[in-house]
Amino acid sequence: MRVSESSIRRLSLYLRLLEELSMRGAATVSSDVLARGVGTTSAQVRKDLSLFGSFGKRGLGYSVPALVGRLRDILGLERRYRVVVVGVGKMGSALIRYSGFAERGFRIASAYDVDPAIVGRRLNGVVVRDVQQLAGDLAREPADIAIIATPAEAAQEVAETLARAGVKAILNFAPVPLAVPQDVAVKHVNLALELEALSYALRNR
Amino acid sequence: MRVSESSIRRLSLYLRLLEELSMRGAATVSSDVLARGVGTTSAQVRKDLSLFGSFGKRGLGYSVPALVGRLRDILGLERRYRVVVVGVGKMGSALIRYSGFAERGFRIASAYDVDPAIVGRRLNGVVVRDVQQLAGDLAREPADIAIIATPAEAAQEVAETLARAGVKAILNFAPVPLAVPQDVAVKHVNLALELEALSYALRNR
DNA sequence: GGATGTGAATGTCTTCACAGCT
DNA sequence: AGCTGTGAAGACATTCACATCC
Repeated sequence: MRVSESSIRRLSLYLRLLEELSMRGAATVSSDVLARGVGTTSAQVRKDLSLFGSFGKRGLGYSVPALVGRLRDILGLERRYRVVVVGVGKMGSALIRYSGFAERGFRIASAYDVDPAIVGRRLNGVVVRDVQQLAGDLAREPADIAIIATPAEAAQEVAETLARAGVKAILNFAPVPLAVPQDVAVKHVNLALELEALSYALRNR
Repeated sequence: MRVSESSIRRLSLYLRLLEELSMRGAATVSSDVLARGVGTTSAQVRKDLSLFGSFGKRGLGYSVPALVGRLRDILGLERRYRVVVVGVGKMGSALIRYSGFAERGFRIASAYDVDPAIVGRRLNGVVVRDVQQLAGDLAREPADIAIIATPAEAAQEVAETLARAGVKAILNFAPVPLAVPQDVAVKHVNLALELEALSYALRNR
């Protein structure tokens, strides 16, 4: 079954809200409360959830703990992920220092760069290695997810190295599309682009 | 005229590619080349551009320098923006250290936090001030854009302070929807969510 | 000949509205 | 009575395909 990107993103938002509700001791929750909490409509919430089954009880709502479990399962968050970062420039080092990912089960295992001035540095407990070692390291210790934070020119080549080494998921901060095999998932993040979208919005009001 | 979010995002991608082509001395470019460069179709490129006028010449393509100018104008990038960051935790400090925004005309003018241990620190030339001073500072020196990187609980209150102080654009890194007046534009970024979308993708292949 | 600009067709996502459980 | 689950309708975005112009 094909599930849209936007539905997946909302599931992730529902989950975070549900975990909060759970900590506060809520036993059940309605689609309407979930909707308000993440900024959508109750119909949308029900559609999203019904893609994966009937988790609610009519007249009652959804069991908070049950839904938390179900969503963690659907999203694949019951496990931990090994993440490698390639490119330790401005964005890469910011991401490594950020470390907020660890709380959600995404552990940055190692980092790579080409620049000899950066290789060998330690950030947030992660030692930066030479990108030449990337393929060899991955052969020994596979990674689940790679974050590409190189300049635009280098991104495609890095992506190919990663794909050959068996990495199946890439989060790309470089502002270029990546050509990768069908079975590799790629998501793009481009913070400058978000600011430019705000710039556009400012012009038009 | 109503232009979709995704069109705007693509315009931003076209622009970056065009700037690169421009540096390489390209005089004209076809919708097909633009499409390949950003990972879409030529029909999509033409639709996006035609929303704002007829910039191309049939049989020839688009003038690179002219289109750069047009897009910078459409996106509102001919000017510089004063940006304030509220919340200097993991994400906030990463963003301030990142400094890649400056290259695109977005200058981080100041930063704010509640934590006395953080207030007074200097990151990347930006001194962190007490969030109590936020409203007063904005009254003296207005900001165009605010980045909220506080914990989820604090985000809404900060957004209200910002809106009252006349800020019309917010980039929100907190994983909660923000209720703001109609005339304030809000964009959300949630990096954990991107990783969770990859986690989902990994499960389903 | 070659590439744009754009109606029409198609595809996708969201909202409506209500039957059906609890 | 209350709230879910879901077909149907509607809104929105993308793709097609071709007339149009350089």
